[in-house]
Amino acid sequence: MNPGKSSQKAALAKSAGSNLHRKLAQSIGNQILSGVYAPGAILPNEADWCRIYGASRTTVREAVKTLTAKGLLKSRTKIGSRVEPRENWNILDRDVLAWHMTSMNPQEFFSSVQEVRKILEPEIAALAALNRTPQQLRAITEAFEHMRKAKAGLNSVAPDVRFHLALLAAANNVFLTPFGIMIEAALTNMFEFTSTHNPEPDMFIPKHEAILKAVTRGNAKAARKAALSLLTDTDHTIAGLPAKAKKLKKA
Amino acid sequence: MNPGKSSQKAALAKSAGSNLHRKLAQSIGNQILSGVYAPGAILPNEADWCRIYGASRTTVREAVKTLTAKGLLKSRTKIGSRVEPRENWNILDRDVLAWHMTSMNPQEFFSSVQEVRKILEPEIAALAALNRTPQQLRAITEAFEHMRKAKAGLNSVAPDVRFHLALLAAANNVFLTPFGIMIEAALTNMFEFTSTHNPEPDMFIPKHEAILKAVTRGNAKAARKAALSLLTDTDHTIAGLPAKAKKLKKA
DNA sequence: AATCCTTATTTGTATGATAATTTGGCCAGA
DNA sequence: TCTGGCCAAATTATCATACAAATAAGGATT
Repeated sequence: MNPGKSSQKAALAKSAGSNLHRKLAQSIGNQILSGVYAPGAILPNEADWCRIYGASRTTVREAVKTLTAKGLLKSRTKIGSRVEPRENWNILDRDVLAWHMTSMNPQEFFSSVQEVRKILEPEIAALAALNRTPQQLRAITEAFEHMRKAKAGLNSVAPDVRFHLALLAAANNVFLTPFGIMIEAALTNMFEFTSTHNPEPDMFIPKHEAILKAVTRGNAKAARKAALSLLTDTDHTIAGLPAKAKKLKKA
Repeated sequence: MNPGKSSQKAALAKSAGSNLHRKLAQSIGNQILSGVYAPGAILPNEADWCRIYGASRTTVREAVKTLTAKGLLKSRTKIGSRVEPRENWNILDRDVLAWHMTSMNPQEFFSSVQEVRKILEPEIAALAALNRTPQQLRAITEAFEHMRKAKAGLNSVAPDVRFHLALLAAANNVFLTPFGIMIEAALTNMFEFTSTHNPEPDMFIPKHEAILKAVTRGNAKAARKAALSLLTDTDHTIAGLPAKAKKLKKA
């Protein structure tokens, strides 16, 4: 291994996950998502990355293959690796979303997310009311009970996420499941804000309960309405945030 | 390279793309999506794959990294590679969707897709009406003109896809873009059916035109309505299909 | 000016060796 | 018998090196 490249390797140390190729993928992925390498740009070649990170070509190539599989890159002989256009990026991939969020304006993130949530989650709730299996209903119910017990605070985030994911699963449509990643990221990061600013954290419990009851009764219309109502409240909570944005943590 | 493994390697030859690691990824990916290896199952280890495909470990590992990056696998030392639960699969990844479709009932595919399209596309059209840039409007318009010129037939598929993707892009929300893959796959494969059975192929043109006009005028409500109307027609076309399912082609 | 050929660059594949991780069993001691 | 820790084996992780294949770019030839 080539010593004397401590600057780049120090940045690597922060990246979690013990695998070196994973760290490289994270580092390069972050650079792409943050715009250091724009779509269409040619990345440093494999030999360069080896020098930069002090890693073997095998490892570098595995990192590149990871990014290629996520739609960020495409490699061609004699050309090198070129950054793909944004519409090819698998933004609903857990890693890609995390990288995206580290270099994104939180305001913009929440507004985009809420826009999509308001489109999808009411319909997800409606579908869940119609298509849920008994087992899926039980999962939703359990998540809600945990939410209620935890009340507000850090402990309520995990059950909250579980509630929404269980609802999503109960919709029983494969093409909706990818949104779980986005919902999870949204709720987890929202806590960073709402926990301190939300004047009435417990008001969310009845809203969730309304969804649960509608889904239990199989009332799609009521489920849709309840889900939308919850999201509208969430909107207001977000709108009450201070303008200066904290830095988002990754999912 | 080890000769005498012609059976597995023959299956590989069919896979497009000149890269060997890509072919391996496709082959293994197809096996996972088709249920040969179910979620939770341990895959053959790297040495096994080497024997099976007659490839080097380097290549096998790159294929495995590709699948890991798409959420299909997770590797751990001493354990091997385990198939991840379905909710972690990046189903909106181009490759994963293609693998999924080769082993999926077309009826089920279209019904799932249409369910999601009816949720999203009206809202996408509405957002496009509100958020489109002049350039994006031009892209939509051009796609429509090409559709009109091509009339029905094979040539109309590409502009049709472009129209819907341009609309999607004009919605200007990153978290919606992943659906482009799904829409593209749906429209492309739908042609296999509608081209022969649709009694009035040209009736789709006015429907698309209605969307275009609404988006041009910036009328979100009208755009929403027109998009939904088009999708309802598509539903009817699909419903008129013969019950016996043809085999889907990959995206 | 156009065509072909050569060369250089970069990714793709193979091989073999060593490191790191962690399961599972073995063994010692309480 | 139970408990704890230690050892060994299996598997992925990383490295180093070499050669193959593809192809862009430039040069030679007509």
